[in-house]
Parts: sequence; C-alpha cells; structure tokens
Amino acid sequence: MRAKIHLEDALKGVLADKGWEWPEKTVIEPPKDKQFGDMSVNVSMMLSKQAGKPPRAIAEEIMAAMESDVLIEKIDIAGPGFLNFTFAPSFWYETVGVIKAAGESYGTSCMGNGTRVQVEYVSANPTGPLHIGHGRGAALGDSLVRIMEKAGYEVEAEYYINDAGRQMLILGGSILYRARELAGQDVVEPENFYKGEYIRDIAADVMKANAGLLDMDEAEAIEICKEYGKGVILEGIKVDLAAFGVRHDVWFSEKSLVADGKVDETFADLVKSGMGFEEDGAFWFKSTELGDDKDRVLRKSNGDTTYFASDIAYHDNKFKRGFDLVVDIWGADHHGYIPRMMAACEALGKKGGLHVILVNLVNLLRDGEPVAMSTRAGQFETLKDVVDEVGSDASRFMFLSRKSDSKLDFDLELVKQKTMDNPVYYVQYAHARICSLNNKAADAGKKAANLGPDSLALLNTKYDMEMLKLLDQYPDFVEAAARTQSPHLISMYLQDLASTLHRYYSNCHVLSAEDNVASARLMLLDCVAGVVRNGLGLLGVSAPDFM
RNA sequence: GCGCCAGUAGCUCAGUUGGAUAGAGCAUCGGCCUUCUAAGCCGACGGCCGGGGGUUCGAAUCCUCCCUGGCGCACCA
Repeated sequence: MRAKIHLEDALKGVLADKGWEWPEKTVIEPPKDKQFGDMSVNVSMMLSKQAGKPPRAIAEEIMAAMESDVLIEKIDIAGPGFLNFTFAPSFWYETVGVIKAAGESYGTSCMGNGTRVQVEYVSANPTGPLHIGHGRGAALGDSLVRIMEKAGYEVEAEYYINDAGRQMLILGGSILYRARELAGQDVVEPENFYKGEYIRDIAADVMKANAGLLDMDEAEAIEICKEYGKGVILEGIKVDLAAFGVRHDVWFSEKSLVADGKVDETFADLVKSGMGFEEDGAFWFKSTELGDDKDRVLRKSNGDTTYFASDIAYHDNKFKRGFDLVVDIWGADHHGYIPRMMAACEALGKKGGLHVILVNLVNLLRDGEPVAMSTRAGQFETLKDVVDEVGSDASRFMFLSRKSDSKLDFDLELVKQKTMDNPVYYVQYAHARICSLNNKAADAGKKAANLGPDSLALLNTKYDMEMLKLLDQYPDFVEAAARTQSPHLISMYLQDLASTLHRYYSNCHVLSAEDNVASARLMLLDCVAGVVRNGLGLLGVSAPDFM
C-alpha cells in the first residue's frame, strides 16, 4: 500500500509537470514475476495516444524525471513500455513502524468513506434448522461485513424472516399433523409437509403448552402451531449462527411488513408511477419496461399477494432506512429472480442501489460419497452437525477460500483432516509458530527490538525483504476484497503470508542468532503474527497461540 | 427453446480494470531434522486456459458462433 501510494503520488507529479492527464486505467501493482522489481506501472502505454509518442519514449521521460527519488533504488523499462520500480531497503524498513503504529487497525482504509451499506444474508425460512448450504452464505455474508467495515463502510447486517407465506402454513400444518399423530388420532399424511424429526419434538411441546389444541378449529390450531414452531426454529437458527460466529444486527420480519400495510403502500406507489396495472383480476408490476422478461404478478386473482410483492416493499423499506447500497446474498438457484428485483429497485427510484451476490451450491460429501440434503424430506446434515464435527474455523475457511459463485465440494472427512489438503491449519500454524517462538525467546531472555534504524537495518536478508513487501500489500488486499466483495482474496493472501512465514522460519533462525539480529527478527515476526491474526479475524477464523 | 453461471496441470482451484515466460496447493518423484513445532522447508515433473473465428501493440480475460456441465424460466416461496 505504501509503495503504491508513493509511486502514484510521484507519477502524478511527473505527469502534471509534463502536462499530461492521469489516465484512469493506470495500474500500479506488483509484477507477476518478482524479478521485474517491486512495482510495475503501465502508465506509459496508457499515455501513448494522449502524448502522441511511443510508450517506451514516454517511459524514458518519466524515468529521467524520477531518478532523484532516494527511496527508489532502480527503475527499468521493459516489454512494450512497463516501468518497473525497485524500492530501496530503507523504504521497506518503515513498513515495520507503520504496522506497529497501526496495531489492530492495520489494513483499515477510508475507501468506503462512510457509505452506509446493508448486507442481508442467510434469511432462511424458519421452517427447519440451517443446513450446510446456509452455512456458506452465512460465512460469506459475515466475512463481507467484517471486510467492508475494515474498508471504511458503515455496515449493518440483516436477516429477513420469511414468516408470512405459504411455507409457514405448511409448517403449521406439519406440526399439527404430528401432534395428532402423537395423540394417537387416525390421521392421513398430508401430501406436502416437513418430515424432519424436529417437527415431532415441536409438536410434543406445543401440545404441552396448549392443552386444548386438538379440539380447536383447524385454522386456529394451525396458527398456534405455526407461531410456536416459528419461535422455536428461529431460536435454534440464532443459536447455530452464534456458534458459527455470525452476526446479524437486525432480524426483520416479513409479517410485520404486511401487517404495517407497507405492501399496499408499495402498490399505490407503483400505480402512481405507472408501473403497476390491473389485468385478469390480478395486480401486475410492469417489469418488462425495466429489462425483465415478463411482467410479474403482485396480487393474485384470489386476493393473496405474492412473495415478490412483499420483497419489493421490503427493499423499499431498506432504501427508506437510508442505505446507500443494499447487498443481498442469495442462493445461486435464485439467479432468475435478479432482473425483476433490479427492475423493482429502479421503479423505486434506486437504480444501482442493489447488488446481488450469488452463493453456489455446496456439495456435501463424506469420503467422496454424497450426503443427501432436503429440508422437506427431513434428511440433511445441519450446519450445527457440521460445525460440531469439523469445527467452525475449518468450515469457514473452506467456504471462504473459493469464489462464492462456483460450486463447492465440502468433504467432511477432508475438512476435518489436519493435513495440507486443509489450508486453514497451515495458516493458523504460522500464527502458533510465532507465538511459540516468542515464548521460547522470552525464556532465553530475548525480546523484540525497539524500532530504530540500527535494528531495522539488520533485516537484510532476501527473506526479510520478501516478508516486508508482502506485509505492505495487506491493506491492498483488504481494499480489493471489499471492492469486489470477495472474501476469498483474504484467504489467498493469508496462505501466501503463511507460506512466506514458514519459509522465513526455516531460513532465518532466531534463537541462535546474535542478540541484536534475534531482536530485529522478533520484531518483524511480531508484525507477521499481527497481520495473520488481523486477516483471520476478517474471515471469522481464530488465530490460536498453540497447536 | 430462451436466459444466467461455469469449463485453466492427473485432482481442487487462483488469476485484480485486457499486460510481460499462465500461478498455488494436493498427488507423483527426489532432497532437508544433534538447534526455535517436519502440522514445516527446498527441488523436479506436469498446460492447444473446452473448440473455431474476430477486436489490438498485447486476450485465460473483450465480441461472435459452436461443444459440455449446473441452475433458472409460476397468479410458488
């Protein structure tokens, strides 16, 4: 980050002197091959047209103008006109001081500039326990919240409770069916019901709590079962999410939205803006005008409103709460729903205010064999079971190591293994190794050096330089992860950092080094441990002191 | 049929807004423990980036047409 900022400032100065405009598409980044130097810039190629000169000639001019910079050791021109910069070691030493001074806040940036963002995720129907697929969305959403906060956004995490629709009636019916069955009544199995064992438990409890339940009018009994079941299941969901380290600031009920008349308000707004119309006894949203394939029904001819209707009202409500950006995290099987929701947001006057992230399927395996999952049929591996078996850290790291929009094989036996197939331990081990080393050092009466030019200059191996440069990149990765809403970038950075640490550990012995060298190395390793902890924190994964 | 997503080393996947000789881990093979955790390090092997055409100084990346796989196309949620 410092290297990038330094170059950007310097280059902007040079360009201003030359009377050239700063090209928007300029990229300052570490080159793929470290042999090219520390930072590579494509600005001369970008300027070619504007300046009316070939890229390499421009590069020559820029290079000449920057030769007096004492922090830069070497500038090369390569390929079609890349400028490759190598910084002086003295520049990299300062990284230690920067990290020390920042402490826990290292990697924080003001990129988000206080933009108010809402991230809505998980939002599973309260009709059964969360399964492993929900876990992926939970890990992603929670990590994204942490990352965006780190990057300077003001973020609120929300869970939307779908407690108003037909699924809830089915839940109520399922519980009542089991209750009657438990009471020994002769009952016919409904064709559409939740078959999970948990329904029986709820049925037993709801009968205890409501003595006359089975004598009531059926609709009334279903309502009682529904509300009771919703309460129990939602409580279970909250417990499971807490155990998974997932935070939601607001639990928003669909039912409350309907009860407050918000859906009707939305209908009225749509009529006013000419985006709603009556036809065939139903009320429609004219979404085709905003890019959708077909118009969508909001109120059916039987008078019921659709799920989409309350979803529009819900998003209207979100925007009215003042969020600049609303992020929805959905299962990938809902991708067909995006165009109509986008259209709805545009109709609400919030074009561009919604961003949808899709989370693809999780293929749950055990020793390579698929494990069946279906809430309705009652066969699933719940999130709780998985977390109990393989641990929250391993599960989260697994989920967050891949792009969200690609399918994921989650093999319980593999995730549980403490092997190289399982990078979470590789990264955690880097942290534990440093902690362990610190303890040993303390026993030997050695401690980390205070900052000072003499100590810093002892960090003079190529391994020191490699480490310092990577540490400097951490804030860039946080920004990139926030900008592209991709927590997996943090995961990959951490694997790189852990690898660099293990290499350092093998090549730069600490305890056997001279006292002042040992102290300098302990100081550097302290920074490394801090960044590992910091990054794992963004993923919601612990950084153990011992392993 | 239409739409969305994917196809990169034997396997699992990265690859930032179009950049240089396409990367990492696992697997395989070969080295490294009298010293801080070998849960580690070092090296080797491994590629028509699904295929064809196009855009340009330059394409895994952008456009187009095919092939393969997943998902979605309700007055369901």
